Amino acid sequence: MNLRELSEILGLSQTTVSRALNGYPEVSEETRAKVIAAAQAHNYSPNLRARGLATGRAQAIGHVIPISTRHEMVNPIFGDFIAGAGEAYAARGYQMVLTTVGDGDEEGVYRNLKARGAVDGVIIHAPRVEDPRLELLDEIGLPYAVHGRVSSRKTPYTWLDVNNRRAFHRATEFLIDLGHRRIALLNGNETMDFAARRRAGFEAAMADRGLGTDPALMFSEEMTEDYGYRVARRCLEMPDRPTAFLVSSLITALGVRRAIEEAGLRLGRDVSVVTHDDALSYLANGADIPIFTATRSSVRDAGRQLATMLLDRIADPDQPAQTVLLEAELVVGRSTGPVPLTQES
Amino acid sequence: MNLRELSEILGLSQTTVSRALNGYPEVSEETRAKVIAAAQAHNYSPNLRARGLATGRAQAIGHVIPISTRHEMVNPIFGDFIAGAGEAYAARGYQMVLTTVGDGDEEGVYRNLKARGAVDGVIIHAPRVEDPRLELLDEIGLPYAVHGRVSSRKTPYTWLDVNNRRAFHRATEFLIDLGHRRIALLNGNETMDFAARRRAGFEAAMADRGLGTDPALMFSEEMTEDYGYRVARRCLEMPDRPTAFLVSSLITALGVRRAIEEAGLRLGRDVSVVTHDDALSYLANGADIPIFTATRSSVRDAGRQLATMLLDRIADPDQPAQTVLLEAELVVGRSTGPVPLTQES
DNA sequence: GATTCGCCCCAAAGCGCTTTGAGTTTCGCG
DNA sequence: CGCGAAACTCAAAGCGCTTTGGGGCGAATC
Repeated sequence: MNLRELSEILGLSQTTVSRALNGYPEVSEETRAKVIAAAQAHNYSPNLRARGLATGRAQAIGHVIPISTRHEMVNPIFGDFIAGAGEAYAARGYQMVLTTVGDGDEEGVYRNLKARGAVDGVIIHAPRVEDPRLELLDEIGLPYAVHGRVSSRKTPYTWLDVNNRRAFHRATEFLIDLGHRRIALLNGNETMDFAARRRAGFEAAMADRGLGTDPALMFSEEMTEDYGYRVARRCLEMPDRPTAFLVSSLITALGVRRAIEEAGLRLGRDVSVVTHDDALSYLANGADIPIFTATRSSVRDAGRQLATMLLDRIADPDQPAQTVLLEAELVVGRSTGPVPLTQES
Repeated sequence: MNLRELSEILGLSQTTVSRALNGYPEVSEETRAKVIAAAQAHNYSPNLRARGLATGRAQAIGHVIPISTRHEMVNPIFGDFIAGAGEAYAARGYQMVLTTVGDGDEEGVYRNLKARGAVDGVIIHAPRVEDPRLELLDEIGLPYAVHGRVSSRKTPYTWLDVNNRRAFHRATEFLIDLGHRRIALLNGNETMDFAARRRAGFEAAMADRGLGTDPALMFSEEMTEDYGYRVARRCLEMPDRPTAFLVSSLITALGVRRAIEEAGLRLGRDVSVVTHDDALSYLANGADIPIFTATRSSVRDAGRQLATMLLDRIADPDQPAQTVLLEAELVVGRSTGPVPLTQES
């Protein structure tokens, strides 16, 4: 079923049918109602490619998901983020186009997306402290919105971020207030912008209380379960072992817990753990009582909101760039407690 | 940059340029080389919509991801699956289009995808024992490939599945051989085809050894961490508690482990756990020594392979439907051991 | 040397839609 | 009853590509 056939059935011109469906005022409401009914009855929807060719718009947003070739790893927050974004797209008649890309030829992927007219804009995932992608997209003229921020960037751009610095500042204070002094930081890869900010928050909180940080207790890697296990295990074998861990991901925190329990220690009594929690749907931090004390911010909400911001930007490019800074909530669970007496310094 | 401009630069007709780029034999290799070089130099790629309109193909595959509105849950295997599929699409010049859909109006989504010509085919995720989607897609003429199987379906169709029945049969035998008799099954939602097959494998293995199954030890829910914790905790409080757990997901197994350790028991000594492991990139089952004894099958490989099968089918619809049954590997980790003496019956 | 054949290349149609610019009714008013 | 404005409707161009159906030209064949 196409427009011509539908208009023949209705005994109207293609123009009239098209206008009726697209809400133009030149069509009487009576005619419009008839057209819409017929379209539904015959399950007609305009062909996306033909419409796109005529309008010059793709009505699609691209998500380029980086897959680190070293670990063949997909960011676990990805599913929830696009679940949120998908809602926004569906509501506004946009499609979501996914492209995977290994380390390296990201530039080619973005250029190609633009050259082929595949999308009207892109969401930037996993921004780095210095990220050439923004300049690239500015240069080729492809609108974008960033999930996170790019610290090195000076000019305005559309972004939505969690206040990672404040979240980790607060989490660190929380641990210090419980008497902890030796706190290990299991951060994500610190070329990533969010991880650099989290580290800054941690260091600032320690400094604010006159405490130094120990480089031997600060780690920066991709946030797997194994990373948490491996590093925590090593830390717990230290003569002057940390009494608390500040962790960047719930999955890594699970690894930390494993190491703690394997060492015969008890989480929340012998060793405290605070983690960031992206509120992933399949990995809830406990049902009623949180397993981990955590700084929490829903990545799904972020997806929904950021997608909307990008669509707004595409609809009206002259607006100043929107920015949103979400505050993470500190939820207190059973993974934290006062520093054990035997460990007090 | 479009075809007309490029052909003007080259001093050739649009036809010749198009043919050169698309590999038609009517163009001399010398001309072709010149054209390809110019295309690269000017970063020309044919406009997807114009090309699609001319060829009648979308060069895109749809993934409709169901989001259970009850738990707002996205299947955690999803990210890895599409990472695999994405490789196959990229290699063959296809795009990946994602659509999210809540429970209920799936039918509308598929019909719309077809009516708008948005995709040339779809991957069916999370098939159920009885799944009306296959008939629907047959009716509307949209090619598909199923990740899993649909038991109720009688006629051939393209699918790729893990041999879930055999995997759980084998895992159950493994536990029985260790002396376990009371084994709890923490299955996924058994309206899902894979879960029904796993249950069948479990029951068959028990029956083969002359053991009955206890309905009080068989569970079927969405596979969250909390589910594992909650159910395992309840089981461990039973007077005649199970000595082993057979679990459908690594995430759920983490919950089971939490309950075990919270009860002051030791995993692999007091209580054994076997789980299925989808080999998710961000949730490796330990680095060298597996944490859990597991039936393992990479969902990423599945994505890569199934996407290829769908593209083959679209390229040549007259071929008989391909099917692939993957065997899961049984990896022995530290979560299993002989049944403790005190628990022997 | 004329004719045919290959090899290249070209103009133009058509994919299904939106949108411009130009009719054709219909209705109210003088 | 006639005229002009308002309210509708229409034919056709154009979006950027692929592909059909011809040519033109040099080399091979008779």
